[in-house]
Formats: sequence, C-alpha cells, structure tokens
Amino acid sequence: MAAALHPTIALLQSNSLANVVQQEIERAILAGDYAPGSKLNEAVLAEKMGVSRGPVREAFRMLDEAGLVRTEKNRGVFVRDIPVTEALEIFDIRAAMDEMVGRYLAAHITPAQLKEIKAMVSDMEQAVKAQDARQYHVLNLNFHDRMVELSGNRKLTETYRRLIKELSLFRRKNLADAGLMRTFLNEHKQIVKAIASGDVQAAGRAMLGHVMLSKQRTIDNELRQASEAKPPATSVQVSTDRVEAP
Amino acid sequence: MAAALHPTIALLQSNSLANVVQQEIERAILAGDYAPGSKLNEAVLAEKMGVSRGPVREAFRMLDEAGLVRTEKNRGVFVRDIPVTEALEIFDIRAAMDEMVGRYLAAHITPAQLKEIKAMVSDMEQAVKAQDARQYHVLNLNFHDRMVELSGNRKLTETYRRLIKELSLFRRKNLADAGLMRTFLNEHKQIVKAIASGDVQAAGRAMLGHVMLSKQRTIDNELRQASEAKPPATSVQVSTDRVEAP
DNA sequence: GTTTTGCAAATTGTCAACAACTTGTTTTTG
DNA sequence: CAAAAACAAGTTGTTGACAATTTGCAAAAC
Repeated sequence: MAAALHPTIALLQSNSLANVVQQEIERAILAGDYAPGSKLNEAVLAEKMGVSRGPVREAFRMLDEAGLVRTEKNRGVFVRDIPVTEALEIFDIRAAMDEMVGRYLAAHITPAQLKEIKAMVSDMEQAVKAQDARQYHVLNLNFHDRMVELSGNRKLTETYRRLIKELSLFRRKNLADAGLMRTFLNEHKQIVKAIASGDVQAAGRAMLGHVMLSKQRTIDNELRQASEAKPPATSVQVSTDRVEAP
Repeated sequence: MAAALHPTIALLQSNSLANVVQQEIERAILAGDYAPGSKLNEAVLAEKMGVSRGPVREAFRMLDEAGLVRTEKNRGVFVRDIPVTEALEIFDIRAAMDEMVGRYLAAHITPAQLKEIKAMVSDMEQAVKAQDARQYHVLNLNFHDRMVELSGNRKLTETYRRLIKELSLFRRKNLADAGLMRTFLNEHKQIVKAIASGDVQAAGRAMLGHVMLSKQRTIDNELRQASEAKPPATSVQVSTDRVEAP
C-alpha cells in the first residue's frame, strides 16, 4: 500500500477521535486552561468536542498513563497537581539525562548544530536584555529540548519530554527575576563553550550543574513562599539533599 | 471519609474493569504469552475476561501509552516489537540513571540497605555456581530494581521500570553464558564495594560501566546473529557509538 | 441545634448495537 | 489467463442506553 499523499487523508488515517480528543485536552491542560486539581467532566468535554463519551474516556486513560491527570474511580478524573517533592525528583532525573546529553554533544555535535544552539543562546540574551521573562522562559525550554533532541536518542527525547510536561504542571508561582536570568544565561554560555571545546567531562558537569541550580531555585522559592504564607506554622518539609554529587 | 479497611472493599474501590484488564494483558505480555508483533483482538480478549469491549479498549490505550503495544487505526493493536536501535537507546538512558543511583547510594545508603544488596549479590553468586542462567536473570533484575528503589526517587523508579518493561520486549535470543555471568557478578561486587566505601565517583562509574557492558553485549549478540543468519547479505547496521564517555 | 437517615440529581462504569473500515475471495471483464 | 471490480466476512470505531456509585440536600430523629 502506498504512503498517504493528501494531508487530509493522512490525518484521517492516523487520527481516531480518541487521539484527537487526547491531544486537545493535553493542549488545554498544558496551556493552563484547566488548573491543576480541577475536575474534567466526561459529558461536558464530549459535548464540547462533539463526540460521545467513549473516545473521551479513552483519552482520559492515555492522559492518566502520561501522568497529566489522575483518575479516582467513580469520582472522575482531575488535572494532576505535582507536589514539590515530585518536581524535585524530576529535576534529579533531568540532571542525569542532561549530563549524558552534554557528554554526548561534546563528542559528536556538528558545526551546523553548534551554530544552531549558539543562535538560541543569542536569542535568550536578547530576551534578558529586553527583560522579557515570558519569552526567555519559552526560549529556555526550546534550548534544552533541542539539545536533548540533538543527542539523537529518540527514547531519551520522548522520556525527557514526558517529564517536562509533568513538571509544567508544578505551579511555579513566579518567573525568574533579571538577576537569575543573567545567571542562567551565563551557564548556558558555559555549556555551549564546553560542548564546542569537545571537553566531554566539562560539558557533562556544566549541564548537571545547570539543572541542579534550577532545582535549588525551586527549593528556595518553595521555602520562601512557605515562610511568607505562615511564618511560624508547620514549615514545608523540603529536603535539600542533592542526589547528584559533582 | 475513612480509609478502606476491608481488603475486598479497597479492591473494588480502586479497580475498574479497565484497570484489571490492563494489568492482566500487561502481565500476559511480559510473561511472553503474546509474542512481540502478535495481534491482540478486542473481542477475543473481552470474551476471555468476561467483559465488554469498552474496558478492553481503555486498557489498550493505557498499554499503548506505556509503550507495550502499538495501535494502528482500523487495523488493531499489536504487541510492540522493540528494535535493536531502541533497545540500545534505553541502555544509554539506564546508564545515566544508574550512574546517578550509584552516586546517591554511595553517599546515603544505610547499613541495613547495604546488607540487603550484599545478600542479593550473594544470591546471584549461588545462581552462577549452579549455572542457573534463568534464576540469575531474575535476581539480576531484582538487584538493579532495588538499587533504583533505594535511591528514594519515586519518579525515577517509575521511569526506570517503564523502560525496563519495554526493554523486556526486545527479544533477547539467548541468556548469558557462564563466563559472562561471572563477569557481571564481579562488576556487581565492584559496585557494592564502591557504594560501601562511600566513593561517590567510583560508585557512579561502576554503575555506568556495568550498564554499558550490557549494552555492548547486546550489540555483539546482534552482530553475531546477523552474520550467522545471512553471511554476505546486507548486514544489520548497528552503531557502536557510546553516548556515555567514561 | 446537631446528627443521622433517606432521597434525588448528577456523574461515572459498563454494555450491546450499529457504522465504517480492512482484507481476502470470488466474480467479472478485457 | 491477468487485472480489476464486487462482494463477504471479520474487526475496529463510535454511539446511546442502562446500571452503579457518589454527593448534596432535605426530612427526621434525638
């Protein structure tokens, strides 16, 4: 059988209703249309998308397995609310993955690819100068995603993205301030430099350290917010242990 | 509302048909009852388990998202057949994760935990002496799983197990021979020794190297089998590149 | 006034029927 | 006889209906 030529045909061949519904709900969740903890009503979603409840239920099972929603039997499905502890765990996994990516790229990156990620860092520099934290955040996600992608390890990319999606459900209450953005930017430059120089160990360390700083910043935020909310109350327990030792 | 006390009640509260079906199919797949590539028929499975097709379809969506089956629209779902390339990718991810686990355990393992994993190595030694490759294989899986679990990182454990399940679908055509088992056993001892000594770097390196050897063995197997099958034919392309550099 | 009990509405879980699609076989056509 | 078309059987995709469960509210009991 020939490969589908017309785009509409290819679309209909691969997309079942359950798939489309899954993608749409996922998009909505990641866009923040449904806040973490909020309930997703089968019938309402089915009506909104003009399908029956069957495909919606199938989509729910996929989203559950992907870690974006949680299902309580006979009660419904809810957008998952990632606790700090889990977010920190994800940072540790990312650290290990990114260290691996850094090592690989230092040994295998092509000139064209190097040029590409240098351009990305340059874009981030513009965002920092413009004090555009929102834009910086998007570029930063792209930068790290692209580096993982450049490792050529499809399974790693898939796993990494899955974790990033979950992490995005962790309510980060405030974006980076100017000073922090500058720090991160410097680290990015250092990462690219290490990769460009072909220093495998340095590139790995730079990536690892960078992620661990993000983790530390998350911990700091959490502690600060906890103390602001209820000064002498039972403080949030956050282990500052580093799984990674440099 | 109080927590469910009676086990049967707890069971009914948490297990929907879709969940039970999913677990049963997964068990069957991992047990090898359905070979990679084979087709899973909705109606047949539904009848076999005494449920309608709805829950079976929901289970399929979960298994698909978990990477154990693949769905072709209007054609059905098939047990996934993991290509060598993907298996090797998984080894690289495991290497990064296990390096992290090794580092962590070297710094944080408790005496009781250390005793536990030493006992596991000892059990493996028995299996090697008894030339019981099957038993060794099971113990080996347990050993690595437990180490990841001991890292205390739940998300990591979850991610690790997901990958191991997929990897088990990669048809490994022959178990380790006596010589190889002995090599692995020595590495296990080295890993435990490094962890016990508290040498973070050594423990990380030992874990990393161990996984990379497993990967290399997979590559060797593949090349050998390819050459045995069709000596001068188009040989299987297997990159021997190491994503990790020691 | 507070707690318990019973009811009703809403929601999820499951099922069976129908529609659409795939695939292999038979029939037709050249 | 070969290629194309039509058909038939089997399977998946989707739907609407029914059953079971949850939950909020009102009535009853104390």
